[in-house]
Amino acid sequence: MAAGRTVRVLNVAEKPSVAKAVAGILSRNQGLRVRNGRSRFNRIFEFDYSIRGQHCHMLFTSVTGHLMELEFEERYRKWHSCDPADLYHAPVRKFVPQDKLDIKRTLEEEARKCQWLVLWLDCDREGENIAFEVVEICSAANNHLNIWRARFSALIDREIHESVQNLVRPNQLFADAVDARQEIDLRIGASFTRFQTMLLKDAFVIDFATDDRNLVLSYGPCQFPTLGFVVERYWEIQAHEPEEFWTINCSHTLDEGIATFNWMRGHIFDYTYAVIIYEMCTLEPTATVTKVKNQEKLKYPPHPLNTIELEKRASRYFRMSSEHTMKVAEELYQSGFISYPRTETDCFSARTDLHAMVQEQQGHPLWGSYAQRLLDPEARLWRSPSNGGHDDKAHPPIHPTKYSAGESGWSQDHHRLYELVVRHFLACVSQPAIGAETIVEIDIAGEQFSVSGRVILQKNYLDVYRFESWGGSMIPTYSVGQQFIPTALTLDSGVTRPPPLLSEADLLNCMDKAGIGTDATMHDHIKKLLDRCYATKDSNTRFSPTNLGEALVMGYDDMGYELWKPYLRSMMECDMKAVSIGTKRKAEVLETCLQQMKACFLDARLNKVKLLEAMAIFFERCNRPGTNEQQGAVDIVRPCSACQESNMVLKRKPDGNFMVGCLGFPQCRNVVWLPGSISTATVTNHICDSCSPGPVFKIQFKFRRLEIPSDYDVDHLGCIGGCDETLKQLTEICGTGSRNPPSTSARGRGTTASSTNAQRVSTMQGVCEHCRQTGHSSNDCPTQVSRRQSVRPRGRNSQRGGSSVSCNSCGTLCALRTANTANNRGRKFYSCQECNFFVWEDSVNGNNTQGQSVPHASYRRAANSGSNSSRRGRRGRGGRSGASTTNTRFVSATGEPVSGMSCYICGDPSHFANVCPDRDI
DNA sequence: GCAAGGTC
Repeated sequence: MAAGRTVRVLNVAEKPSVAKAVAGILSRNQGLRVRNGRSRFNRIFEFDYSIRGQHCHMLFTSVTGHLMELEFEERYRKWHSCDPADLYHAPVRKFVPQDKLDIKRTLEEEARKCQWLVLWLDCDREGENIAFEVVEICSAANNHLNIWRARFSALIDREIHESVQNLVRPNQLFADAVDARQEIDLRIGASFTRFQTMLLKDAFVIDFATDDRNLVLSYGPCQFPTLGFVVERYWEIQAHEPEEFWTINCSHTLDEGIATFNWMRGHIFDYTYAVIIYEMCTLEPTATVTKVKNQEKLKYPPHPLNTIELEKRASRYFRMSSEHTMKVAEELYQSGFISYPRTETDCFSARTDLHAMVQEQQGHPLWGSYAQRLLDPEARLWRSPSNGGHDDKAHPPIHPTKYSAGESGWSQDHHRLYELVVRHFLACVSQPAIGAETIVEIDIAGEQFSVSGRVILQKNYLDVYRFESWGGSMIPTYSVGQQFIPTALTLDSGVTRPPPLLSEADLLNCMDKAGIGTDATMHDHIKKLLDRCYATKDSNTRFSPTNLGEALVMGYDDMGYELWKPYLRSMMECDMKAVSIGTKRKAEVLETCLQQMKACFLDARLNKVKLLEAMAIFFERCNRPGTNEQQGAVDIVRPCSACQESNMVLKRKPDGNFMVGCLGFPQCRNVVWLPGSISTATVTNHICDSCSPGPVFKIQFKFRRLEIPSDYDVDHLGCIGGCDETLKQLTEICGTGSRNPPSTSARGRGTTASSTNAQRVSTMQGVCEHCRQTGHSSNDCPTQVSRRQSVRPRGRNSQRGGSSVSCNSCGTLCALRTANTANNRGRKFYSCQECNFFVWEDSVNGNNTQGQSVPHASYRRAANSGSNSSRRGRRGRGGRSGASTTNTRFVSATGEPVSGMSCYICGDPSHFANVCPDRDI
């Protein structure tokens, strides 16, 4: 760069705000002139500057993101113009869309008058690609341009001045990587979207589509994995079977407070094992303090705010959608109140003047006094912000750029978001909260329990960051070696629960971890799921798939393709990285990826029946005989007795089997699976006079002769309401047409779902699998020890004995088992899995004849009696007189009733939580 | 009518 005459330099930034900021910095606002370009958004700044001794006249303008779009050549644009498979090799072209033509003309006009072009696009791959778009336009207008790239990591004076004095050449590899990504996205997206839309749109009655012609069933490498996260969680919930567990809780009440100790074994799923340990504890209930640990705990403020955190926190704190958050943030940015809202960066540059930003906020009525304290050295509240480890090298973390106590045009959400940005920023430069934590461990009969208590000593950043709290409670003071008798020692039951539906913050988290989308596009992908009717969001910001979303994912899953998983995007991301660092060429990545995806597309098309089958589970076909209305009228079998909202209808599944399912599916999963030997089934007008709730319309069945025993008729007018013995027997003999479980994935199917389905068959009972009798289900078989054995896991440490006793409370037969624990190995006991009865065999006075009455209820009375009795040490037998109270588990051989036991759900001491009527499984 | 990525 030799000095000489003045060089005219065309500088182009990615957005108008950067053009203005950089022009301001370079010109030091001296001699800065502004004029309009052809685009009213992208003005042109002019000033003089010297680059390495070369006197320059600088023209500084901008684009607005990408200048060009990628599209198929005209002949392939119409949906029916070609086979979608052709889109993997159809010619594509880059062009400047209509709304960007003004910017293009400005660039052309200015480029003709300049000698140099300096590219100030964002320093990421997309920015580099946009840089080459600008180069293409400008070079076409002036092919003598000397082309340079400015590399900068923040809009800070020194960075910018250094950058312009150290110009480099643009990086073609970065731009190539984006070219590859664009082409792959377009070809995959367009081909699959056209394929599945044209296949399914007219084949099914997709009833929520208001205008059928506009229905597009889109596929995209970001939107589908996003949908996949939603569906996968939904399936996980559907597949969850509650499992009962047991835990021992210990509490100790003193004047100075209550300590609730947790059993350090946590949850035990083996009932017998838990009971044996509990028995040991109640026999030797003295607690000995084994450890007291006092320590200081710090709760650190969050990292500086980036886009994803802003979206997640606005969703958590205000239930704002990510899309709305970005809209409001954009408006706050445009009006100058916050910094650029699309940033990955969560660390401040060392050169940022953080104090000046805090000073701006000193006058605010809510957080102004906190800002003043922050700036006061004596308050010792200031702390350098932490580094979250992300830096996009283009934008700082989101922070306030202008003080405001609220503007007249602001909505409530503008106020909320501005407050979040300011409070978050003030929190970042604050000391962590300090707490004193105490952990106490005790030993009862060899079992360890622990409790922790916490008091906050200094709130520090929590004073300003009102969105976070730090829970904790005071506990009494203990010392090592101290002994006490617990106020309550209870054996409590609970059930495992499925995880919740994904919240918007969860979904953003999943996408972030899997690399789906960018900080600027994640909210768009989420919105797309809603717009395409693939998912819904409830008032609690939790997402459920719609029937359509679930069917699409199910269809591809059945094909064996993981197109709904994030792996495809991850693979593409790896390839892009390889292109950008030069280890792979763009052409090579394009060829390999598109070849694979085309093979996948062709295979998916061959297996389209899987998509059709999945859709048929949820939607009526369009091309069936008769009109939808007529068909729907004759299909109704009965009102659903489970949800009491929808009707149950007769359906034939794609595999030919029949079922009667609730139209409220998937909210209501009530279903009656019918024998697999049915060839035809037609709902009649005959109403069953014994089944309720009615009317229950009888179904005319025709069975396949060779698939049923010879003494049954092939024609049968049957009822699915529960009264039809013939149907029950044929169901048992022939099996049902319930869905076969796949070998992979938790989809509410598999072995889990088979039993789930069994539980859902509520309207018709088959033949008992234990005694082969009708009239009761296998779950209710009187020959079985407990009705609930199928739900509750069998004890690993016990085995069934040969004899049993029954109680005078619930009448359940209780199996004789053998304990296998260290202290009681080989000892026999009876346990009832229905009402918590437990008794050692040797305390039943040697009489273990089946049918003997054992008083379950005596435990309950013992539990109610003498709440202080356990503290008084062992004494004479208490509890119920007359009956052999020694047989009960809580009035043990010493006769000591244990106090404080009650249901942890409703507090009633007459039962345990596992049989609580209020229990919500 | 299709993707995802910029940006206003």
